[in-house]
Amino acid sequence: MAEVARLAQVSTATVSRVFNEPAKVSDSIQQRVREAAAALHWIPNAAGRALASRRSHIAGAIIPTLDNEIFARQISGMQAVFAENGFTLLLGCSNYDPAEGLNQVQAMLAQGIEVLALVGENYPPQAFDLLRQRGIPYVLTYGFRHDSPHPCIGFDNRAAFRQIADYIVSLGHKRIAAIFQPVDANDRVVARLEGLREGLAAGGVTLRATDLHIGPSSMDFGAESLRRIMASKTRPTAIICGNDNLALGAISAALDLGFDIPNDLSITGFDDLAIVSRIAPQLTTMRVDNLEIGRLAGQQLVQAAGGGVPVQSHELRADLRLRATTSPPRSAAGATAAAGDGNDADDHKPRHQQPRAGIRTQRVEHDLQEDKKQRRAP
Amino acid sequence: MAEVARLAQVSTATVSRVFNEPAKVSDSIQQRVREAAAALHWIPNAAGRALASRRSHIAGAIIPTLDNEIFARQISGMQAVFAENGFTLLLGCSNYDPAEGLNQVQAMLAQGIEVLALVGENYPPQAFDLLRQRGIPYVLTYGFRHDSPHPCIGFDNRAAFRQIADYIVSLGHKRIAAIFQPVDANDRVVARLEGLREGLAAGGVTLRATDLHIGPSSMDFGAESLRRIMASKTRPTAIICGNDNLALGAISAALDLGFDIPNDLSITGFDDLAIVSRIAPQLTTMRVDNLEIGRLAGQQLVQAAGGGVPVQSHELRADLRLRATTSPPRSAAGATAAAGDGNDADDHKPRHQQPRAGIRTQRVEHDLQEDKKQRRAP
DNA sequence: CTGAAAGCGCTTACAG
DNA sequence: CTGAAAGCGCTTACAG
Repeated sequence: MAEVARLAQVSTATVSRVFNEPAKVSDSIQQRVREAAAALHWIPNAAGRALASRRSHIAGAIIPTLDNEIFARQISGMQAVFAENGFTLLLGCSNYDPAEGLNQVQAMLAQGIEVLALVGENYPPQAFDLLRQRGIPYVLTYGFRHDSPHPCIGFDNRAAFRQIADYIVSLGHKRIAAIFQPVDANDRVVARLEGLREGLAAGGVTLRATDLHIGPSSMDFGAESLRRIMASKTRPTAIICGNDNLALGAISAALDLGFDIPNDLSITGFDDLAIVSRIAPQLTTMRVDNLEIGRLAGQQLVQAAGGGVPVQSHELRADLRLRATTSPPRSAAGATAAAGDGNDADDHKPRHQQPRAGIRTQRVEHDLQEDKKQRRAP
Repeated sequence: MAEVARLAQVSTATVSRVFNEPAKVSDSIQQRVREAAAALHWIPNAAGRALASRRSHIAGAIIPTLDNEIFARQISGMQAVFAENGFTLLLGCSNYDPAEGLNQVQAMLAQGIEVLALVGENYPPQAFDLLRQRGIPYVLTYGFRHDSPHPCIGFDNRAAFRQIADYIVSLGHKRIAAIFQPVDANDRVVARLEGLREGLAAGGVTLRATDLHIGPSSMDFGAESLRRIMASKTRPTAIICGNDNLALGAISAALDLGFDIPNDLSITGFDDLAIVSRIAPQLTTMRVDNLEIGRLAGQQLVQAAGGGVPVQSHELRADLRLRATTSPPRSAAGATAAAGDGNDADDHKPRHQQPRAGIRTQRVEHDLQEDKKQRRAP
């Protein structure tokens, strides 16, 4: 910077102003300085700048994992907003581990982040203490609770699953099972289960302990759980899954066993992953605009940076997308296996002619929004 | 820091040493300093540290987009390695725009990144000039070329598609079409097309201009292209797609039209996305270990940081995964439509009884590696 | 509109 | 093993 100043025959103060408060510098000098900077390929040093101005222009974001379309999308939206506003994004992954999350928070604080976005509430209290202590604006994304002590931008997981439960109950299902991802250190999943139980209870349905399967959020666990569920004496007529991955696995296993979806069995997911509306049977699920969550979080944080407006919570809607995997149970009474011999766990013979059934993508009328913007890859 | 020093009754130099060169400080003083730091919730300020030490401990990574499983995975691997080594990750997306890529490079340079990972070569030369000028170690990821002027960690796109072409030709296909993503500002796609043409030429097959469809990397474009291709007078018996997304679209459209895959038509993809081995017909495609690319890049850069070892190139293999969407053409002569009336673009009647066919996921023997580590979401 | 100078929070020779 | 002090590259009152 000193060299630039020398070349342009001005002081370093003037060089600084040209790039930070150009209105305060005359045009002729501005030009001279810009030319000098260009000639020397000078790029201001952020460390010096941060130290002097007490502003780092660094924003932090911590998510559980990038191996998930929904979080990647949030980051995508956030990154765009930050980039537009001169912020760079420091990214951290907690891998669903609160302790690792705290580490990331500390590392980011040390790096001088001005603001921070975090997915969910599952961090040690110390993490939030540190943020408050330093006056770092932060926002929790993805989940939203009216009674949250933190500003949050997302949707109400509990209400969303209450809605799914209400819908399934309204269809006439009496016997319902669930396949969920792990609940530990995951406030969102806990809320989903609460909403689910609440909705079922309101409809006079109980979720029995043996009908709730909890495990890895993979298609394989979804499939395995479905096989176990359908091998029981009294089969459910509907299965509510904690997310789309689990639902995809469950569907494929169900079709494999020869069940007719949705007539024999209704299945729901959550997330509306890109693939699920392009596969037959198209999955009934809920959609959350994660790109928008990321954008809103970014905007709020940019505004809050440097002591601006405080961060405001925003509640987004989760939209139920009714598609082809749900319907009323076959008989009004509920076509449970109990109506049959009921004791035959091997009653898995295909009911259709297909030698091997499974989920199938279809050319169907689906929401085309995703394809409007030209996607390119890789 | 001054307060910590005062509380511990030492100089700031000693406080600094406790955290950076603990071996040089006596145990008793170390303890005093650590206690004081803890009591004051002190976290060293990275800007001051970076300014004084000339080391920022910030690593940069620029990818085209996070909306893609493969890049997200690379970042995931890289982030883990960086975190283990005390580096924080600054993430940028170029959206496949070289100019935006240069912006990101400049912003990151200003932030003081010590090292940088970039996907591909499509950046203005100035970007690389800046990096060399400042002696910032960098590495290109994903693509690999033996004759690249830059260190790179990835696979040979050209060789990979040469392999696909060779395989398809070896099956006996004579008439082959292709559906690809845009080639502009994408060296990897260019290389793929070269490899494809090379392989076809070696097998005496020409890729005619009308048989090459280039457009958005979406399922929809894949489907649309397939319909166009199969409406032509002389239909191909095989279609090579630039990636899995396009292939998924093509398959769904083909099944929809009643074609039997692979007997009527072989289709290949690239990427081995999580879903494609769980869908029927399972896609023949190629797999690249993107997590490993990210990890290797991270390791190389960590070692190169602060004037360590220079970054070394690494070539990874792309593995052909032969699955259910490829086979020899139905007849030895190649069952092109030319053998039929040939002039009927409406010859799209379903040949099977399925009212609506499509891709289907299946419970099948597939590579379970992905599921070994418990995945959790959301 | 411009400049001289203090200072942001650390690290690091240098001296002891 | 420890400390005094210079300095990293900027910004920002303050003065003119």
